[in-house]
Amino acid sequence: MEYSIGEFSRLTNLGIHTLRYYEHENLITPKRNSSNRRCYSDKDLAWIEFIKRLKDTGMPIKEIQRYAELRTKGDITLNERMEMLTVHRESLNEQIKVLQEHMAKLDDKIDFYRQEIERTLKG
Amino acid sequence: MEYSIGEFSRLTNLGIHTLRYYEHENLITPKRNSSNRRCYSDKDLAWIEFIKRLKDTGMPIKEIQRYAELRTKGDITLNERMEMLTVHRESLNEQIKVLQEHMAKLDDKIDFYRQEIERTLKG
DNA sequence: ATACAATGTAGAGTAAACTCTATGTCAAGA
DNA sequence: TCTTGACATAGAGTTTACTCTACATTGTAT
Repeated sequence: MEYSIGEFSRLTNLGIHTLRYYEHENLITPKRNSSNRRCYSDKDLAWIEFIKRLKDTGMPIKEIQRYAELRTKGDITLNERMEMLTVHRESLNEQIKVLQEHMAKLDDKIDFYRQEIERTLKG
Repeated sequence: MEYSIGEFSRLTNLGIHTLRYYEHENLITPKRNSSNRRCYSDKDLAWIEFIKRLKDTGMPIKEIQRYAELRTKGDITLNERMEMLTVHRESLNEQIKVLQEHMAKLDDKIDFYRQEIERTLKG
């Protein structure tokens, strides 16, 4: 299947402007038809979903750019790409750990509030 | 203990400019000495650590501002503050869940790379 | 044939959260 | 007394990641 930018925007939940911006930043390079309109493929769809995943886990555009660049170079960059993902995996692991710690502290705080509120009701 | 802005900056790992910015945004209001210099207290320290926690868990400055505003109003706002924290707790829980899903997918991808690399080495 | 909706490019504008600059004050040491 | 160095304010500048505007083309329905 091929999709116009409008269709692709709906499929990916990314605005048309954002898609063009991503292309400008060389994250994705859809084919063009005879009238210069963008033709996104299912491969583009899978790729953009992966881009979203990297973004949602805190990878900056610049780094995704680097990954995309490697991707266009084909199999010779497999090692380097895996290395990037492995490093990113570690950061993600750390992020989760930190958030869990924050969660524990937040729970403490909420408990404290619960007690305070009870106290002020009684007092 | 009381701290100058320079000392407080070192203690909190926040830049002097950032501390002044936070004050400008009414997140924190340190006392001033006779020469108008800021005097941060240990209470300010605990408070700024909590601000950092809220920030690190994705709460925008605007919302922290709101929380800070309630805090200055004292005990009558305890309920409202606890409500904010409870809502935020939910968002944090969701964040962790999403990151864990991303982690699983990322692991799949890394596994795939491992296989691909092995394949290209053999072929 | 014509209207109009979707698409194209280039470049300006926005929002959040800092970060830095210019300029001035003030206390303490040489 | 003079000179630093830390601090003060006001306001400009930066970065990231969009988001929007202006204006030109193109494809499709009437």
